[in-house]
Amino acid sequence: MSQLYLGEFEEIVLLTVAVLDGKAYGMSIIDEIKSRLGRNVSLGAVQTVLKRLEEKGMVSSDFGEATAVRGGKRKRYYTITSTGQQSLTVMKEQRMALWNALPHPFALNFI
Amino acid sequence: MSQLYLGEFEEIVLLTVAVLDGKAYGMSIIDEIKSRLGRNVSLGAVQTVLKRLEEKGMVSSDFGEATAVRGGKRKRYYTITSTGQQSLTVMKEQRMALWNALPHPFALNFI
DNA sequence: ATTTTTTTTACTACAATGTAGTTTTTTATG
DNA sequence: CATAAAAAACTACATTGTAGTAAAAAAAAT
Repeated sequence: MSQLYLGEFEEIVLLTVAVLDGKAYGMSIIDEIKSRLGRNVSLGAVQTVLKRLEEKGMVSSDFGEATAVRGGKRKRYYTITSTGQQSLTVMKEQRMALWNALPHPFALNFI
Repeated sequence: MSQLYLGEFEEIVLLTVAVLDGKAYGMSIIDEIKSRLGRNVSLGAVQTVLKRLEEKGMVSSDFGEATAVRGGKRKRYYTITSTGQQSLTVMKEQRMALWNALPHPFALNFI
């Protein structure tokens, strides 16, 4: 598959990394997804996707310093790269192109 | 995985079925994706996804009548269901929620 | 009327992504 | 030092992405 396109969950995680703006690591990403989308995801799922996004050059990571809170390995902080931004933008524009081409818009036909 | 969320390619195909508004079948979907997104996909890929979307209740299908053009099995026409519309809408809204939460919007930082 | 060509669906197989359980590492605190 | 907490790393398997190949069906050619 092309490296330009991301899977559905990869896209959610990458957008969340961007939203967290330098404060993205495993647990904070889970919490953000939970609070913004109401979606429960596991730590293992998030970490696997972060590793794959890094392999694709969509994010980069650095270890943070030890903090004042109790315990734990050093956090691995993730930030979105220029490539990641580009990929998200392309995917968004392509979907918008299709939404705008709908002959019968159907948002809010339900509830 | 939840049946509410679709994969990246499933979403593209489902949106295209909706855009084609009653005229969606294997080849017409390929052509539409090619012309709107510039993306080349195989017939097998599209048909596999259509079958999965139907199993999930996102589309329904019917065979068309024979047309005036030469040869071929009867076309299997696909239409989006109410469930499909609902799924697309939810996914769109969730992504928009994340895009709107970006502290530093990055559309068009490149080119 | 049989063969060929065109159009299309159906089938099969494998690669990439989605998901979560388990283990290990690290550090603060009693 | 033992223990609890926080976090990353590892492992395994299910779902989705992708395309090649085969089969079916009907018009056209011979």
